[in-house]
Amino acid sequence: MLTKKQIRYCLDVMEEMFPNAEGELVHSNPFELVIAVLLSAQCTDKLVNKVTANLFKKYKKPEDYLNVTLEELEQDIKSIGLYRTKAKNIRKLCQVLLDNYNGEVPQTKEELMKLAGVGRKTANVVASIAFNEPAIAVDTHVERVSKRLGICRWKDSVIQVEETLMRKVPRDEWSVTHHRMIFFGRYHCKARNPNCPECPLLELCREGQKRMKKAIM
DNA sequence: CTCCCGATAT
DNA sequence: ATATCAGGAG
Repeated sequence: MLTKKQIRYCLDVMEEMFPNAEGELVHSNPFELVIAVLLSAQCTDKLVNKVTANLFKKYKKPEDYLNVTLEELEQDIKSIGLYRTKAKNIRKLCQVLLDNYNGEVPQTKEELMKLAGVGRKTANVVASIAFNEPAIAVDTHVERVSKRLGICRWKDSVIQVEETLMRKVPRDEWSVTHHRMIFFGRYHCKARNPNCPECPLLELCREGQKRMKKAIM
């Protein structure tokens, strides 16, 4: 397991590699961000942006999603995976926003997680990006990178990964850390073919060491 | 744990 | 062909 100091070093290297790491989901208000993040489950943000480019022209407010049939909404997001559940969740979510929140998006993680299709990760992303609340959303990239580097244990749950990161990273750096780890995971420490040979963190990375040994044999 | 699920990279 | 993609609900 990496020490706090080693983790600090990892984050500094990631900052150097990706100085402009930030959210890539296109949106112009909290409501659009919630929809975009909900759609992004098990799907690349690139594809989400392609779909929301048209979607957000057609649907501006929660009412707009409720004033069409479920089938029409499904067709509008069809190119994204899991589109049937996502369409249903969007409609439930919009109904709750209108019923309980005056059509606005709630600002706390606890309230956000009550919304249909919004779990821990989505709530953290929205709280962090839309409302500047310190949060570390553990998605597939953050989890993979944390486990490969040895920031946490392989068996840790996403909640344990989140707790470890919150414990070892200063609160005012949670949001940037989240984005740096995502960029590091998405473009360098990729799921399928991680670029270990050119990795500046190879020396302290347990998974990288293992992979390099395998590559030689 | 399983299911939802199309697009994309390898 | 298959793994993977800013996961969440039952």
